Amino acid sequence: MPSHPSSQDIKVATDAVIFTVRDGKLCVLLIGMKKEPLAGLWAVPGGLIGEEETTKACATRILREQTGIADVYLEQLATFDDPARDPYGRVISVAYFALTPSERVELRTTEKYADVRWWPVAKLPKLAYDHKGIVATALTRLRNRLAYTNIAWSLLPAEFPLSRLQETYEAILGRELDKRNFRKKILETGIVEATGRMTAGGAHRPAELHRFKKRALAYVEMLPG
Amino acid sequence: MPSHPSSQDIKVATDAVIFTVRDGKLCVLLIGMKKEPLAGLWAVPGGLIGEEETTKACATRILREQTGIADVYLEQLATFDDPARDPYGRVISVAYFALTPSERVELRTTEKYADVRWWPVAKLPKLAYDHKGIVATALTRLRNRLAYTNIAWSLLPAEFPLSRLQETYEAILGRELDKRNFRKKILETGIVEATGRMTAGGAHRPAELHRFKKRALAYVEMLPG
DNA sequence: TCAAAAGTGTTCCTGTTACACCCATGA
DNA sequence: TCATGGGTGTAACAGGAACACTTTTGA
Repeated sequence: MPSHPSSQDIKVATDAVIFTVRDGKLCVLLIGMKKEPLAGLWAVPGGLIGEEETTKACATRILREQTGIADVYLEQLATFDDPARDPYGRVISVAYFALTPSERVELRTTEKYADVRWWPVAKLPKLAYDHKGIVATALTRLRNRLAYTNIAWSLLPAEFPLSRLQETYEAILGRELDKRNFRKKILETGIVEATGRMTAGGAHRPAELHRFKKRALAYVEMLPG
Repeated sequence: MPSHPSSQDIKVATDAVIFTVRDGKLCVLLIGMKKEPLAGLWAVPGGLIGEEETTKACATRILREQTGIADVYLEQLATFDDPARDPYGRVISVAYFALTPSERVELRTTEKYADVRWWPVAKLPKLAYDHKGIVATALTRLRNRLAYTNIAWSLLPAEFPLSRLQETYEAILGRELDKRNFRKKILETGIVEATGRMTAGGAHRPAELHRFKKRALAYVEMLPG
């Protein structure tokens, strides 16, 4: 970065695309806009970074402030910098990609916004700014991460039946998987292990609960079929 | 990006990590610093973006101005934002990742810098700023792209013998590949085709020249072994 | 006893790996 | 005629895909 000429009047923001799987559907969290001219539109949580704040810290803060969500998996996604992307002026946005289990989440927002809710990615409302493209980029990243890593841990509670894990894969990949092949493959990779405990309730045979051995990102080839 | 509070004094730059393969070695282009306190260190080409300039346009401009290189493959890599990464103040850098055939390149720089040259990635000099991490990130990206896409087209001239393509893969992956398996796999994927023309010169049998069918990024599974 | 989800193996097929020799040319 | 890189096929193996029935529970 050798040259340091001139001045700039460019602002830096972050936007955080957070996904979960609820009722077998992949969902993304959106905030309902209240103020004109955006009222009626929805947007991913986001805002300007602080003078001494990293973009990642900013994404964490903004998720907490605008949605009540904390302690999620978070990674940098991409930077969006079309000079016309924000009507208020030149704002470049470092977008983040986040995942959370659907259990843990109690949503709340501030009076600045009209609403917060989970939207199935298959039926999104009209989005503000360039957020349609940001969400699409995040979705591609999620599908790739799922195929090459153990990232599903961040979408599941500490213990879960294997059917829940398969449901998660199916929701994200958008296709059905063979139960026997899926279980064989997942157990072969060794990313999960049985806990010995069982699910209770439900008019059917109980399922053995499993856990991820490591709840941190690890690269493992496992495109299940 | 709902909230627009406060003011910021943050500058935005781009850095461009450009690779080529020369003499069977993967190399990265670095600029020799002239001014104190960085004199003697090397850095990836970079600089502040213009008020109405996209980061991609900026990366293109900077490569041309600081190294004389134009018309290269260019994609966004990641954004580096450690508040302490630049001693002059808060500068966040949107890093780009670029590739070029080694043939096409005549290097030249301006009097602001001491030198420009290709460095083998195996033996890099001491780098300024956080550029060591930026180059490492770019290298990982390159290896992944090579495995999942036809990106090698951007490192080769219009026509080339298959041995040159194999050499390119070997330089990037850092391991030797089996000649018969490599040729079979590459030809099966259909990303290259024979031109009918032959190499001339060299005290050995001439090689048939091939070309990439599409000189644009396409996703193709092809980790050759 | 019925409905609903859990759990379990084998066969076939495809794709990956390992491996050695002849060919065409210029010096 | 020799040195150099170009060019080719097959056999063994591993991993992926397809596929159906029994088990356990609560209602």
